[in-house]
Formats: sequence, C-alpha cells, structure tokens
Amino acid sequence: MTNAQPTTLTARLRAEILAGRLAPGDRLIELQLTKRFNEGRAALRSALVELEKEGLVQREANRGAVVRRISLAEVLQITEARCALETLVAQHAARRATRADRTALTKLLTSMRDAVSRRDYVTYSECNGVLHARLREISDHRVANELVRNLRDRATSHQFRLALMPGRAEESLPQHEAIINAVVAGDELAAADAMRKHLESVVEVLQRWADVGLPT
Amino acid sequence: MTNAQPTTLTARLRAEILAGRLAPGDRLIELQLTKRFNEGRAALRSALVELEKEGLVQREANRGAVVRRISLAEVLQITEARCALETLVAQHAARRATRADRTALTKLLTSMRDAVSRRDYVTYSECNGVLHARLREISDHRVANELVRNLRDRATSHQFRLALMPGRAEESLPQHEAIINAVVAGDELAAADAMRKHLESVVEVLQRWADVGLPT
DNA sequence: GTCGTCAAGATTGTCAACAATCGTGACAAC
DNA sequence: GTTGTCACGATTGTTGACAATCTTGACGAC
Repeated sequence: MTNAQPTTLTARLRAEILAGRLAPGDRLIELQLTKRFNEGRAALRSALVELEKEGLVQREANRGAVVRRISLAEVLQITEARCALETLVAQHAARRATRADRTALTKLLTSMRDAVSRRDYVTYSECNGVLHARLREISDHRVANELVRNLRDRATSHQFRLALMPGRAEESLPQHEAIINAVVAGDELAAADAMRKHLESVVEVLQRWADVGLPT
Repeated sequence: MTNAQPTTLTARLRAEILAGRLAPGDRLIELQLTKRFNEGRAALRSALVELEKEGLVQREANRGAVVRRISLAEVLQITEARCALETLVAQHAARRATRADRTALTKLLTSMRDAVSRRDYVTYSECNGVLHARLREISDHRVANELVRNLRDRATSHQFRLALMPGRAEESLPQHEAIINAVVAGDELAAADAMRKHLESVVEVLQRWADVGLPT
C-alpha cells in the first residue's frame, strides 16, 4: 500500500505478479508484454530470465513462460527456509541494534499491543511487516536479507490469509513481544530462539493446512 | 574432479568462473565470450543476467560485467546463511532417511575415520563434500537445497583453504560423527544441533581470519 | 472410432546491424 | 601545471527481420 511505481522493467513485472494482476498459470507471451510495458523484446526476455531465477516465473524452451504455480507444499518449504534465515537475521539484529533502534522497536511493540487490544488486525498485520523489515535493516546482513526478500515474494500469494486468521493475532503477539524484548536486551541467543519459535508456529499452521488438504 | 562438461551456456560460464579460469575482477566482454564459447551475443547476455542473480557476476549499465570480487566479510555472511539452511537440511534428512540411507551414511563415516587416521586429508575433504551432498539428497528439501547450492558456489573461491588446514580434520571429525549418528538415529533435533555446531565452528574460523585481517 | 500424418499458426530463439553510452587521451586555454 | 573540451574507440543496449520449434486442428487410412 506504500509502493511508489518501480523503475526497472523487472521490478514492474514482479510487481504485477505479486499484486496478482498476472495470476499463477497465466502465460507470459513476450509480444503481448512488449505492448503492455512499452519495452523491447530483449528487455522483456531479460526480465523473464531474472524472474525465473527468483522462482516467480517458469520458462520452458521454445514453449514460453508462465507465472509459476506454487503448491502449498512448496510454501511450507519456503517458510521453513525463511524461518532459518530470519532466525539468523534476528540474532544479528540483537547484536547490532543501536540505542535509537531499541526505542523504535519498543515503540513499535506498544503499537502492536494497542492494535490487538483494539482488535484492529489490519494495522497489527502492517506493524508485523514493519517489525520484520526493521529487523532486517538493523541486522545489516545483506546475504540473508536478499534471500529472505526473495522467499517472502515467492510465498506472498499464500501469505495474506494468515494475517487475519481468527485468533492468530492473539497467538502471535506474545511471540513478537519475546522477539523485541530479546533484541532490545541485546541477547542474541534469546532473539534467535524467539524468532525461531515464532516462525515455527507459522510453519505449524501451514502444516496443519497441508494435512487437511487445503488448496493446491 | 568428477565433472562432465556442462550442457547449457550458463553452466559452462559458471564452471569457468568456479574453476578460476575467469578470475575475480576479470572483465566479461560479450564479444570476446561470444568467440570463446561459440554462442550468440543474445545467449551470452542471458547467461550473464543469470549469473548476476547468482551473485557470481557484477553488471553495471553500459559498463559491462566483471567476475564479482567477494570479500572475506561476505564469505562470512554466506557461511552464516549456509549454516542456517544446512541445519534445516540436516533436520529433514534425519526425518526422511531410509534404511538404505542410514547404512550408506554409516559406511561413509567409517571412510572418513579411516581417512583421518591415515592423515589422508584430501579424501577426507572429498568425503566431507559427499556427506553434505548426500544429506541434501535425503532431505529432499528443494528450496533449501537450491539456496545452499548457490551459496556454496559463491564462497568456493575462499573455501578450499579450510579443507586442508592443519588440525582442522581432527577438529571436524567428531562433529561429522555427531551429525551422522543423529541422522541415522532419526533424531531431528540432534541432527539440527550437530549441524549447527559444525558450521558455527566453520564460521568461527572465518571470523578469526577476518579479525586478523586476512586477504580482502 | 482411433490413430497417424501433415500443414498452418503462434511463439520463442538467433542474428546482424545500428544507436547510445562510457572511458580515454590529445590538445588547448589559463 | 592544471583544468576544460572534444573527438575517438570500445562496449553495451535496442531494434527488426528471419529461422527454428512447438501446438493445434483437419484430414485420411485402417
């Protein structure tokens, strides 16, 4: 909701996919996209290659590209990987947080508590996003951040549902509290543990869905 | 040492970089590579885009591509990320290992013990590679495996030194024992712990180098 | 009715030429 | 000596046309 228009073609195409305007399974025909974006075929080709590496697009030789369909099983793997990497991010954030970072985080925590007490789950979900983003910034771990960003993108199509699940906010709030407290305290191990537990609970939710046999 | 010639152009270019035949800092001029590989410029372009996403190549608009220079600091981050992901891999391997997998792993362990007792550190290092590869296979965790493969490639130029460091084999052997035992026992948490400890020790070695101020 | 063959259309893959851009060195002004 | 300007060479970026490939549907043989 706070996105200025991206600049590069790859970014624009990615945005279209993440926004669902290009849905999983849709064919990505170079000539069509050429018109849609007012760009040459070569540039488009490049963008498709990039997005294939990001896992958002699937290409087959001489058969063209489609927006990749991502199974729930894959979302589960993606979330597991994210869990592993964000744990690392949290650990580094705890190590590197400055005084200013700490106050900002505690402030964010009260915002989250307020939102939950008001049952305002939309802003709670937004704060959630801000928290994770903030931790990534603080951690200054470029390698992990890049990977997490990509994994996040890949799973977005299945992610939004979780935010507003009934009871989910009340369940995750204490987990977020634990993470923030640990980071503010500068306790690396505790931060890593808290983040791991938090994301493992997300994995569990997904796993339950997978077992029940929800959407493919 | 066991590589058949790769098929795709991207793979060939990657192989050249990993083998050091194209060294960090070398310029990758499209026309030159065109002749070297007998491929069109378009195909080459594609390959360069891919390798940029893999972090092996750096491209700047209108200025061309070079083989990326990777600092020790970045190798450290890469190894940390690998640690996080391989921990996940080990956990899954422990969950999924079949009877055949277990016997193969225990067999591999005795090979490693033998190699160390013979002070044959080259084959020990090879076994080490086989072990990690085998665990990836067993885990069947495509997302993590893909990421690990890429991280491994990125760090290769700095990795080889560690294998033959004096005393390193004797230090890592018990760690590998712990990993294999846990996987064979099917104990997920123990496997994860063992792998984490193992790779954290690698991180520590790198960190010591970084503090001492080794090559950039 | 089923299967194989073949032609047509759609789409990607490739190529060569041209345009745009950047770095470099020469040269002159001060 | 330093600095500014300019033209040139090297390299990437882009475009359009053509070749190669796959898909689809029709047609006919059995």
